[in-house]
Order: sequence, then C-alpha cells, then structure tokens
Amino acid sequence: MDKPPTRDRILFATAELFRRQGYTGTGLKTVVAQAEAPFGSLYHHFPGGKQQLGAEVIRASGAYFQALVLAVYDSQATTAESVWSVFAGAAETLEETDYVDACPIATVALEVASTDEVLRQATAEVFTSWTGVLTERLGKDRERALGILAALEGAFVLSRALRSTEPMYAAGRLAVAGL
Amino acid sequence: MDKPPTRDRILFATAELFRRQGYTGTGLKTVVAQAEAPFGSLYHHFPGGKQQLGAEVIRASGAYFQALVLAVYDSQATTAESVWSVFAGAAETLEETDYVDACPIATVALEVASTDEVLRQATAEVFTSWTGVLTERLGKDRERALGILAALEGAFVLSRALRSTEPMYAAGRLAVAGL
DNA sequence: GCGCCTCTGGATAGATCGCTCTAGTGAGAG
DNA sequence: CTCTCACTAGAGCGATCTATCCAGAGGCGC
Repeated sequence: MDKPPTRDRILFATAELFRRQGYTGTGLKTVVAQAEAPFGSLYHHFPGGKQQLGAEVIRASGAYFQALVLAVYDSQATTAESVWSVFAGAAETLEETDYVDACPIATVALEVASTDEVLRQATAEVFTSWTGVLTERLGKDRERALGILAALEGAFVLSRALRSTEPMYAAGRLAVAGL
Repeated sequence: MDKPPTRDRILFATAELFRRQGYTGTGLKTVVAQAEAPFGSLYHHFPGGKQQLGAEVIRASGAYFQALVLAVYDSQATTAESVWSVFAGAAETLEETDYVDACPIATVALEVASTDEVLRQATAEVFTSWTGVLTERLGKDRERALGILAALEGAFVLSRALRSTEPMYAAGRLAVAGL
C-alpha cells in the first residue's frame, strides 16, 4: 500500500476539507491529521503557509474539476446533451455523497473574494479557464458560457442548502433551453 | 444621533461582516467592535452564542434581501423586464460597492451546509421562501423560479471572484431567455 | 566511512477563538 | 425612597489558530 507523496496527500486532504468546511473553517492541524502527515512537512512543502497551500489547492482542484466536467461534456453527441449531462452528473454526485462533494471552488471563492487578494486571483484564474474551454465548445458564445457556468454554480449553492437535486435539474433545464 | 437598539446594531454589523468574511471568518470580538456594543450584551441578547446569532442574521438578511428584490421586480411591467431588472440591479450594486455587497446568504450557506445543521436549515428556509415568492410571480412555474435563482446566485459567485459584472449580465440574459 | 540535503516528526510560541463570569448602571414599579 | 430587573461593561478562561524552530531519519555522492 504505497502512499502518495506527502505533498500530494496534503493537497488532496486540504481540497476535501475546503469543500465541506471552507477556507477559514479548515485548520492546519486538521489538514495534517487527515493527510497523515507531520506538521513540519506542511511548512516544508508550503513555506508560504496557509495562503500558499490554499492557492495551490484552488488551482489543482480547478484543473481537476475542469477535466472531470469536460470528460462528461465530450462524451455526448450534441451540445444540448453535453450541457444537460454535466448538470445531471452533478446532481448524481451530490446525491451519492450526501451533498458534500460539490464545486470545490465556490465556497472558498465567496469567502476570500473580499479578504484575500492572492486567493481571489487564484479563483478568478480557475473561473476564467473554465469559461474559456466552455466558450470554445459553444461556438465562441462567451455570454452563454458564463450564463451556464453561473447556473451550475448557483445550483450547487441551492442544492446543498436545500439538500435536494431539484435546483440542479432546474438549472440544467434553464441552461439547455434554446440550445 | 439616536443609535438603534444594541440588539439591532449587533444583527446589522454581523450581517455586514458575514457578507464579506463568511461565518467562520467572522469573530465575535470583531462583531461587537463594529456594532459598538459591549461584549456582555452579545450574550445577553443571544444566549445561544454564535450559532443563534448566525441563524437570526440569516433569517433577517434573507427577509431583507427578498423585500429588496421584490421591490425591484414589481416595479416593472412585464415578466421579462422584471427578471432582467433584478440582475441589472444586482450588477449595479456589485459595482458600486466594489463587489462586496452581494447575496448575504450564499457565502454562509456553502460554509455551513455540511458542518452545522441548525444554520443549514436557516439558509434552506430562506431559499425556500425566495423560491415561493418567485414561483408565484412566474405563473406557478417552480422549475423556472429555481433556475433563475440558481443563475442569480451563481452569478454572484463568478462576478465577485472575477470582479466583473459580465457574469451577472450573462446570467440575466440566460434567465430572461424564452420568457 | 563521511558530509550533504531533503524530508519527517513534533514541541512550542503568541495571538485569537468562542464563551463565561461578575460587577456596575439606570429606568420603572411599588 | 427602595427594590427589581434588563442591560451594559469588560476581564479572563481554556481551547484552538497559524507559524516557527530544531532535532533526527534516510538517501546519495564521494
């Protein structure tokens, strides 16, 4: 049972904790405990402290989530089917994980938008990247891409709070309308 | 210069701090400082501590925001104009307040969804109420109401992170499409 | 063998967290 | 007047936060 390198374990554990507790709600003690890593290693691999760790987790999670969504998107034939399958897949994941495993960026993005400029820029980069790849796939329709992304992110907020997939499917229907 | 009662000042100050720092990011020391209230008064008025304060702030902010949005909505003649004016108004407010004054519930909702059941229920009640009044105004079309709400909430996330009103207008366009 | 360097392991500092406690104040009832 | 009680005022508790510090383990070149 080879464990992944310590640095990766810390990144992975932090990403998971961020999703359910947010940035300020996640303590570094909890991180190293979950990662089964010694405390000293954290500051060896991330000398910039919590902020650097946060920024790296945001970028890594953003890239991971983008790949995940694109894999679902590209598995379908038509644009409408592709967009719909992303929302349907998100709804299924939410239900399976008891509404924990949602968008890994949104929570942190809202928390840090007005308090930490470094982390805000990291979230902005992620959203810009997502907008880019989705715009490409929608025939350069950037406005539509932003609209769909907003519907997806907002549906995460509502579905997690209400513990229901209904908002996710409703948002999906709105996103595919007129495609 | 009559000050509002201490209890109201605490609620108001907490609401403002929640919007920009979230729930876990807001300390009670900061709250009483901003409210110009003594620390002891906080636990006199909110014996349930931070959780009770949080729940009351969520409900009060939810009701306030609902009234605000409905005032904008009902000032327009057609459904399409009403929905659009909500998104346009949100975009203007974001720009005027340097992207601080967004939805007062979303940040807290994501933070507490998986960590604090009492607060999660408070956010769920607020979203349920919003969905109800919007469904009424859309000819009982609950699905459309949820979709529009998701687009609005998600646009707050994107606009704050990107520091741009573009996502808000894009989401607005998606929301009025087909009305 | 020895020296070098990356990484581990954890104690600990200093600040801040939510919260409790008690003393003091002031308006209204009798 | 006195008594009562809602409220003010803030010191301080134990716990937890981020961050620093140093000692040691293990691999690698020489």
